[in-house]
Amino acid sequence: MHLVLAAQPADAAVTGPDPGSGSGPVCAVRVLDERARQGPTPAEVVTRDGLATLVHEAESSTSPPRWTWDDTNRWYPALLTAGERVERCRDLRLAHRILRVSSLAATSDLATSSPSGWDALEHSPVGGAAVVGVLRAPQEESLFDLAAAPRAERERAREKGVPPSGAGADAGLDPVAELAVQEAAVTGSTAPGRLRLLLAAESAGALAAAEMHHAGLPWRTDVHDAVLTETLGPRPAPGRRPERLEALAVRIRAALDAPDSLNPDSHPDLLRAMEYAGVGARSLRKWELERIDHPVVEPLLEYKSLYRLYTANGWSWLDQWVRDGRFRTDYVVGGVVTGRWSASGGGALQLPRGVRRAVQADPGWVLVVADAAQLEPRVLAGLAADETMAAAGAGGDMYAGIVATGAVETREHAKVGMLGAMYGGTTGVSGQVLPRLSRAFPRAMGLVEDAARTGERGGSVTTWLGRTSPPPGQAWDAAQSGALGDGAPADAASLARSSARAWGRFTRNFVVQGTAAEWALCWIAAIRRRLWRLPTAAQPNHGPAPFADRAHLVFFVHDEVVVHAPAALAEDVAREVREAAEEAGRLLFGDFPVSFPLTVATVDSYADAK
DNA sequence: GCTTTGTGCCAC
DNA sequence: AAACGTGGCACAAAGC
Repeated sequence: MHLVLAAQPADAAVTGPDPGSGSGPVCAVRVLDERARQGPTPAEVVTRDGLATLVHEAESSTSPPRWTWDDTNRWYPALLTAGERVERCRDLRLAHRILRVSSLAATSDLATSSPSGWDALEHSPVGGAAVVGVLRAPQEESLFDLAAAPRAERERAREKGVPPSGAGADAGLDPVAELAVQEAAVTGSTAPGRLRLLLAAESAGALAAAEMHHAGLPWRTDVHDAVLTETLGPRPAPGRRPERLEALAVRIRAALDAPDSLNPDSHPDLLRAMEYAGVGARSLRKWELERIDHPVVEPLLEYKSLYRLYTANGWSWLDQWVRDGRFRTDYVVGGVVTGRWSASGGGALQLPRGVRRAVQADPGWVLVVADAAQLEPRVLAGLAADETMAAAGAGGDMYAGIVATGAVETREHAKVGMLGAMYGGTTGVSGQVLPRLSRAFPRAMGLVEDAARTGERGGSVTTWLGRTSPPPGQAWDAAQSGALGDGAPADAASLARSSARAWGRFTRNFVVQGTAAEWALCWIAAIRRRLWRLPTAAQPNHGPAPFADRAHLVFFVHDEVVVHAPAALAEDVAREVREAAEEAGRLLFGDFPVSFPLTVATVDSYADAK
């Protein structure tokens, strides 16, 4: 059953539970059956409190509904704040985005109709205003290019809480009608089961993302501060360098015989000084400096490393991002073209190893950290139905398994070769072992090669569940046509060739990275459902309801999760997370014998995992 | 003064 | 100036 939520104007009459409490009307709730058909029940108009009550009742039933709404971030954060958790939903915005371009539903009304308000909806951060992008006039090119509205303009609008172009956040958007259009697109697609799974997984991801933001990642400010003080020295006064950095700056100047005025933060100045000193570096990149034998290299590399910690994850980072012992970022579901998530705020998906020490479980609780071992090559094996490659992964370490087949001699070669195959690497060891991998695993290697050829022609590729890659942009088209004709510049042909190959590397990687993201979505969907069924904790953690006494997800990075769990439940959580991985594998690949083993660690601090 | 671009490093 | 995919982010310099 779908319960469809639609925002209501303030003057609508309230008919739902608790009509006397809360503020004005919030939404109309309509009941639809599984096939999105509306029954005889009229819409119920409820207040904010009424909605929480209604959700509570519906979620307590034996078969909770699928909440269907325009945007999870518009509805769910307030429900979580009210202590309510929902089992499943359909995020119409995210689903629309997938269906609009999926090659599996290319003939649907949804895909063939002109862009609507649903195409203009953008990610809205938790607590932020709903944001509508600018739809360009139909006669212009690139109808779907919502990024056409300059990013800065959209961000200004977002900060002010004002949707750009005067569009009401949901002007004319009818979720009941949209759901019907989506269901028709799925049902009439060439793979309804896969698309339905993808939409469910994407929507479950939206729930998990909102929940992780709500709960936050447990963060010990005191531990982080200790790490910083130990590495950089005491927190400096504003405008001053930490003392370790200052000391290194002195050593850098001495090694270069440079004046005290040399500022190591200025690349041009530093490069000039290095040139005078005859260091022989053309850039300040770490990999280049590491190859150079000169007294400045050691203090300079050290300086760069500490400077990075100081600027990216130093005291100001702590001030800005950690509140009440929790780090909260804005997860952007589907924020990456491939379907991976991105995150905005605090560099959440790039937490350096060094500061993970500060991620610590609350007293009486633990962190269960799990990551999928060699996820992408395993996904490729499933995607290509390559039984030989799948068998190589049966033992737990797929790279060791590849060595055991005799295809390559060392684990390192297997790893670099596979990564090269999936990224399009051609040089070094990666290029060397590729022919042998192709001979050993023709199906898997053939799949990525085909994906690359398609991209080189400017074509689109589609993941296992149906997410389709975008077409190359105008610049790409221009590069290709630029190489034609007699008057073409001499380097036009090479530009055309290199951009064609670059797009081939993108599509080559898209199918693997995108399908891995789908596996991961299914994994977290299963994890959150399973965790909710575990017993509650005797001792609550320091976070908010509804997760204060429940094991819950607190972090997710592509192929890795962190669960904050009552210590007594650690084993149960580890088991559920492993079973969820098996479940995800079956959901995607059915009986095909590809396995998805995990590395699981129960720790007090994130730094102790792995 | 502001915004944009270039550089470089972190994560998977 | 990276080879080889996807991102976020901070800072200095350049551009307006």
